[in-house]
Amino acid sequence: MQEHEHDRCEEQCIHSEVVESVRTQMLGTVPSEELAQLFKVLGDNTRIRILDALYLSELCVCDITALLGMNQSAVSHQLRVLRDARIVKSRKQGKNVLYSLDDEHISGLVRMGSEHVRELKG
Amino acid sequence: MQEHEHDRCEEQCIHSEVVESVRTQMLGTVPSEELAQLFKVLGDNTRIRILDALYLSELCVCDITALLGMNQSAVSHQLRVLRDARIVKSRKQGKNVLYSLDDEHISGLVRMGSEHVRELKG
DNA sequence: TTATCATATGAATGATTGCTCATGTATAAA
DNA sequence: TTTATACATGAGCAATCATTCATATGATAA
Repeated sequence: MQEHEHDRCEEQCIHSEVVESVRTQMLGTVPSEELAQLFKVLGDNTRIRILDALYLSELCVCDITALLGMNQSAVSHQLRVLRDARIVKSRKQGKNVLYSLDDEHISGLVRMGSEHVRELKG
Repeated sequence: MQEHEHDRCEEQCIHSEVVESVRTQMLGTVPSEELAQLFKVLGDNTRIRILDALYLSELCVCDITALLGMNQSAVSHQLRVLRDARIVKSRKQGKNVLYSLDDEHISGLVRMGSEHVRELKG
């Protein structure tokens, strides 16, 4: 069971074979950061509620505001975060701006996350 | 197109029918918060890298520490967050503590998130 | 044009969070 | 028992973030 093949004095217990094997297969820095960023955007209750609503119907800002019972500025700020992450898209219609989900992966993620949450309870 | 059916002086533009329909179908407060909490835990690059590594193999803390090139305390703190969220589980083996993913939904979420990230590029 | 409505945005603030440092605990070897 | 190793954890700090307030933009109606 010859361990400790590293001369570097960083760590001592390292199980070299497994570690090296895992290292070669791990995500690169950029994909990993992008993935974390995506989940970070999904990781806020206000934004989840917005996505949940948009999953059911395209909606204008004031409707979302009414649904969440929050002030309009807070909603607009969060919509901006979702837009920047390309999770939602918007289109103008008269004085209103209508928002909707940008692609089907997002609803898939929300659905799959819900399943996980449900399983933890049951 | 009779709008403005609310007497409440909160908002003015509300499209009542859609809003009421969406309201009845939205997630409850608790599931919504739990879902956001799950994504919040996934929304950090260090934790994503840990999960990515554990998806490939069960690993002890010092191996994860070596893989990420971070100090052991930081890794332990993040493992605690993942454990509390029941995303990873641990078992003792001698002096080591071996960590692994707690269920298959998590790897599904990571895989689905990766797809979304890939699509944004292509 | 002027007034009004729907939305966006910058600045300020309080809360949350990730990391480091120091230390504690538990296991195993000497 | 003593010593070393693997991991956990509390406190402190700097950075990030969600919300509010005030204001700006842009479109419609009068």
